[in-house]
Amino acid sequence: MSFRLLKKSSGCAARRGELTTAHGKIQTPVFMPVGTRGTVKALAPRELEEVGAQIILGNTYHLFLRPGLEIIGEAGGLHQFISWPHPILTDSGGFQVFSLAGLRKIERDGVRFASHIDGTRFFLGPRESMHIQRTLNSDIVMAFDECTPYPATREQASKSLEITLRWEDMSRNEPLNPGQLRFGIVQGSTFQDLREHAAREIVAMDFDGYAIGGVSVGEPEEEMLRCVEWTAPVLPEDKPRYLMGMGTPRQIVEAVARGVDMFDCVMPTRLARHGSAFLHAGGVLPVKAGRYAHDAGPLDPDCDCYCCRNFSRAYLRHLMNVGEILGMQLVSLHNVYYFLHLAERIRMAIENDTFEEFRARQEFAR
RNA sequence: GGUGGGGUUCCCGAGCGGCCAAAGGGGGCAGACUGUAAAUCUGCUGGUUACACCUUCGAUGGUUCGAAUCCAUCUCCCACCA
Repeated sequence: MSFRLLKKSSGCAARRGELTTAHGKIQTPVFMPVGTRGTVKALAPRELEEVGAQIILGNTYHLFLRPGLEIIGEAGGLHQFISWPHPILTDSGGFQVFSLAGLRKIERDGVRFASHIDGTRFFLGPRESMHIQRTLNSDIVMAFDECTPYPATREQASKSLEITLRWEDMSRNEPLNPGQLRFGIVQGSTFQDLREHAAREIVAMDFDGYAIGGVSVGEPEEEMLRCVEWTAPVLPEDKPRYLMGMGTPRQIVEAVARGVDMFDCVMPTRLARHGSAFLHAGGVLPVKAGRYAHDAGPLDPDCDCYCCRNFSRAYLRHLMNVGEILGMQLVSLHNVYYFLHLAERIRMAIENDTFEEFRARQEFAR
């Protein structure tokens, strides 16, 4: 059994757990920085370790296109290729079925894509995705699904879910390497009966963990949380639960309260590159704003990351303004630290059974 | 000293009689970003007592119903020749 439940919160469904993978244990709830193309953008593995990353993501679709399986295979797998000795979760490409909707055609056993890079046509389905992820040798393999677009009519959502269920069943039956964990994904859009049905079906397929997908695709926050509320209770208590693509600090806290253990989101890294820094006091700070031109204070006065300990807002604003690489690196470091530290604070709060107080903090008011 | 080219809104730069408050960049400002086609994208960027008026295209004067656009003088810059 790879997942151990260590503690349950008394006031809500929040849980503290430990997931054992081939490359180490993961303390949950956990935030997983996204490293689509084999790198968490702007951060070296050394820095990820420094800010406390336990596991990072990679993407089947992107890594398959470039550099391709041959090269990663020659390196001995993704861990060796990118020099990250800790756990890696690879997404299956299912999200690209959604995000690259204009460049693909859904068929019975998968999706025909036209590469977003050069238009080259190729086929990606559950079999292909499992094969790729096996070669990448990630610790957690995601089943191949169709991330249903929002909004969807019940009929559309139901049809999309049928495809996903079929593909997940196919995903389940493909061989993986010893030690690789395989997670199923619950779809069903914003419909309670579909979500519950999907959860039951996927659970019956007996995966090592369960993800809630098809969220953060444009729906309002309340709808997203409702999907979690419908789905989580159907999932087995002794398996990890992963809310895909989420979320804002507040959304993460709220999802933890509803029983979710794992999160990933491009938000900290993308916003950093675009010039926004998350603050412990709540909200984000627009680093490039002229009002910080003379601000000698730290980016986030309540933070003790390398960036906040050593550099002024005035300097960071300057770096971002002139487009210096270091600006994106430092703000990325800070933002990822914020998210990882947030998860750590959540874990501590659950352990001390003070999660309800933590959840009520001003920081998460909006 | 001579010849030629040129001075446009914060900057570069188009415009070369009315459709010009003036293209396009840059910069600045604001906003967006949720399993990354994203170091990206969107909007604003002369002033006001704003569906109208005022000021602006080196300076001054002129031609014209009307000028950033034509003419004269002045001024500054650049290139080449002495």
